[in-house]
Amino acid sequence: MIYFDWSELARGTEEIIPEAQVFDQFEAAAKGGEALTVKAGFDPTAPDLHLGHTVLLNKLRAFQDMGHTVVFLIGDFTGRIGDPTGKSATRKALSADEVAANAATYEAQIYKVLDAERTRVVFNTRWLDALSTSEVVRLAASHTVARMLERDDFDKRYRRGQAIAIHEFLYPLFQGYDSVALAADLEVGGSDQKFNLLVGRTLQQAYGQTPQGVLTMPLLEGLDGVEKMSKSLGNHIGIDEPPDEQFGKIMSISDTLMWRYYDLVSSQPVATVDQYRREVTEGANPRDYKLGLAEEVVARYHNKRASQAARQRFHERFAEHRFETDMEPTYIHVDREGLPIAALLNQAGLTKSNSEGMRLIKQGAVHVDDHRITDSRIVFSPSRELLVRVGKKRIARVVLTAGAI
RNA sequence: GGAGGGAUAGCCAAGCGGUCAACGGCAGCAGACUGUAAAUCUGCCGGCUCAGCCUUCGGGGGUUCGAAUCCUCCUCCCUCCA
Repeated sequence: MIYFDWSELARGTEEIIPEAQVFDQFEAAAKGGEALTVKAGFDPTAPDLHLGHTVLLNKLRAFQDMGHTVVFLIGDFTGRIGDPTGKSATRKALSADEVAANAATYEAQIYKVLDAERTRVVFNTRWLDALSTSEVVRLAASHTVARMLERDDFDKRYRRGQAIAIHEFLYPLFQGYDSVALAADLEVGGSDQKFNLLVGRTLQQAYGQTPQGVLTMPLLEGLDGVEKMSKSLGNHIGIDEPPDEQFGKIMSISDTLMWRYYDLVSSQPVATVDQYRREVTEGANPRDYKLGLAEEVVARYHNKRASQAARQRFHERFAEHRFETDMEPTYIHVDREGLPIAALLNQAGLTKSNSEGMRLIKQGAVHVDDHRITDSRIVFSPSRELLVRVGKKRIARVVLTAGAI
């Protein structure tokens, strides 16, 4: 059963190109009862999915719910080139085994969002490896350098006098060819992919197909609220992370960023989110809505029970300032001279260097058994277990021993 | 083949002989406050036996009382001309 829901289809999108065509296409599909092919490409590396990826996955899921088929393309060929969008240069080719392993990891994760019944996973080496040189030339002939330079990042780099390697021009062409090989009706991607997706249209036309529709989603900002979410920047929330981590990280995003997350990662209906927005504008505490969002995310990637427990622990920790203290103690050997506090912190793994410890002591961040340490020269001798804390998040149990370890 | 530009702490980016452990922005950390790990304000943000000392500005060598700053060689990156 295929149905058509334009508001859900268009929800949160950056652009739909060309809007009228896509509208007609999906409306007609619903009438004719014929499922359309929705394509989205993914990198063969980085199999750790995070909330940023789910923006796209959520959209794909929406199409599945409407009855269409999603082609989950793993770009094992294009991955060797490396999309020039970032700074990445040519990547080294992954072995077939590595690709298979990464793909397995994908499959283990994507079905937390996608419907396995309506998902087809494909690899683009299948047709790109088979492409003859003359076919590559034909592809290359389909676009001019000027056209390539329309792409924003190419244009910028060119103007700034930064290098652009020839093979980087091939990337969009190959990605576009994927759409030809799949006879895609619609391609969904991040807004940074716009140019590549449009190349797909042009190529399909050149190969006598109906050009695919293009739908772009905004890039989700990471925890810092500035850079886009990515594992390498360390500002991500992984869907496999433990409940407490996920919960805490969502609570740490700014009030402003929260709305972005509501739009792009929450599955609350648009009307509900608008309602929340109004309530906050009228004076409701944004914290409560952030708690709700955190709970939704944890429930989705773990379960309801875990999300409630995470919420409870969050409350204990930050509202009541009770700390999680049931970790394994660290044993540290102390010799005759005793152990200076800064060294203690360092060896307990709470600080990166003694200097950092010294600074934190000066800032009043260090507590031992709930007493603030103000004297950086204090020295510890062997003792029973101590509870050592730096700031609100770093905490350790420490046992100072006299004998050899 | 020729000409030129560049390499600075997690990132971006100043500095062009001393006052530089190195302006500024972002990210990070801490304290205060609070409505949360939000917002705001303040401090920190190489290392150490920490009010003092030590090692840093692509790498080596040199000039100088003194260099991130000048010279030289090397490595890497980029642009332009052919």
